[in-house]
Amino acid sequence: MSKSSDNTRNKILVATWHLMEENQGQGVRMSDIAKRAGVSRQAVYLHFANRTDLIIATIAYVDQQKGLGERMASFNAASDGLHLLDQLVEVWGDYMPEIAGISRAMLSTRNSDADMAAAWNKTMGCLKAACRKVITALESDGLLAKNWTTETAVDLSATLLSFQNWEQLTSEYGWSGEHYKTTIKTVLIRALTVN
Amino acid sequence: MSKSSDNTRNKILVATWHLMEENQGQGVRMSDIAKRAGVSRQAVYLHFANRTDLIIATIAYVDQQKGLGERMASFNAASDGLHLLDQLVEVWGDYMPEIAGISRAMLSTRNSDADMAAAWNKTMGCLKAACRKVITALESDGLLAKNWTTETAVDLSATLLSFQNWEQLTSEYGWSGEHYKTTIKTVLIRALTVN
DNA sequence: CTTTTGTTTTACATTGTGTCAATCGATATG
DNA sequence: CATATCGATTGACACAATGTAAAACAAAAG
Repeated sequence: MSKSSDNTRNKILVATWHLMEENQGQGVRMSDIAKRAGVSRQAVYLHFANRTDLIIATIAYVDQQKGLGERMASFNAASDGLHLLDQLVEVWGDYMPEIAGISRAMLSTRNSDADMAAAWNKTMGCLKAACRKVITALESDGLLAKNWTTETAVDLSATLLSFQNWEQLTSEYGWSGEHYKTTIKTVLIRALTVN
Repeated sequence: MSKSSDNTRNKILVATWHLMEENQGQGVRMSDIAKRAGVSRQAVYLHFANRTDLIIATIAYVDQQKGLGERMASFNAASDGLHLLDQLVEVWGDYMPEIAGISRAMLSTRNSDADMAAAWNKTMGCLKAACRKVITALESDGLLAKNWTTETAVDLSATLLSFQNWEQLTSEYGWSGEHYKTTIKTVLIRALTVN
C-alpha cells in the first residue's frame, strides 16, 4: 500500500476519532466522517469494509496513540495485590474518559452487530486479564475473602469497572473522576479482601 | 375509545412484549409486531405515535401485568435496613430476567432517542427510590459506613443493581440468578455497612 | 338510511448504509 | 515519450426500515 493511501487512511481514522469524541459517539454518519477527513464518502469504503470495521480500526488506533500499552506497564510494576488494585483503578479510571465517545459508539451498535460485539468483548477481555492479575496477587497475599473463587472475583471486578458503570456514575450521577476512583477502590477492597 | 379499539391496542402490546422476549429485544420490526398481532402495520400507528411510544407503552403494560407494584409491597414490609436490602435484591433480582427483552430494546435505542432515555431514567428513578429507602434505613440503624453520604451510597447501590450489570454477570459470565443475588447482597453489605 | 369509527390497502417520502461503473489525475515503468 | 496503474472522485442506484397520506371498506350506532 502506497504512502498517499496510508495518509488518507490515517486522516479518516483521526476524523472518526475526533467526531466520536465531539458527539459522544452518537449521530456520526459516514458522510460526516468523510467530510471531516476531506475525502469523498466512497473513499472511506476503499479503506474500510463498513462502519463497524472503521470503528474497530479507530479504537485500535486510539489505543495505540494514547499509549495504553505503556500505561499498563506502570500497572505491571506493582508487586503486592493491594498496590496492583490501586494501580489498575488509577490507569483504567483515567483512560475511560479519554475513549468515552468511541466506546459509546461501540456499545450502541454491538447489540445489532456481531462483529462489534466481538471487538468490544476483546477490549473487555483486556480488562478482565488485568483484573485476574490483581485477584491472583490478592490470593497469594492471603487477602482474598474466602467466599470468592478466582473467577467470580474477576467477574465482579470487571463488572464493577465496566465502562457503563463509569459512565453512569460520572456523567449521569455527577461523580468526579477522582471520586469515582477512590470510591471504586474502597468498594473493591471491602468486597474482595478479608477484614 | 371503543372496546374493539382497546382490544387491538392490547393485542399489539402483547405481540410487542412476546416478540421482544423471544428475540432479546433485537431485530424486532414494526411489521413483525403487526403481523404477530394480526393487524396491518399501519394499524399500529393508529394506536402508537412511533416505535419509541410503543415500547414505552409496552414496558408499562408489562410492569402492570407482572404486578411489580405488589412485589414492591412485600419489599416495603421489611423494617430494618439489612432486611430491606435483602428484600430489594430478591425482588429486583427476580424481576430483571422477566423483562430482559424489552429492557434491552429500551437500552439499545436510548442513545439515539431522548424520549426513550427519559423513559429509561424513569424506571431507574424507581430503583433509585428503593435504594434510597434501604440506605436511609441503614443510616438510622447506625450501620452505614462513615465514608458514605446518603446520595453516594444510593448512587453506588443503583449502579451495582443496574440492568446492565445483571446482564453481564448472568448472561455473559454465566452466573445463576441465585448466585447473582447472594453475591450482590454480600458486596453491598460489605461495601456499605460498618464491619 | 346515513354517519361515524376502526381498519385496510396502496403508495410514497425519508434517512442512512453500502455497491457499482465510469472517469480523472498523478505517478511509475517500459 | 507512451502507457499502465493506483487512489480518489463523481453520480447513480439498491436496500431496509420508519413514518406519512389518502382512498376505500365494513360494521356498528344514530
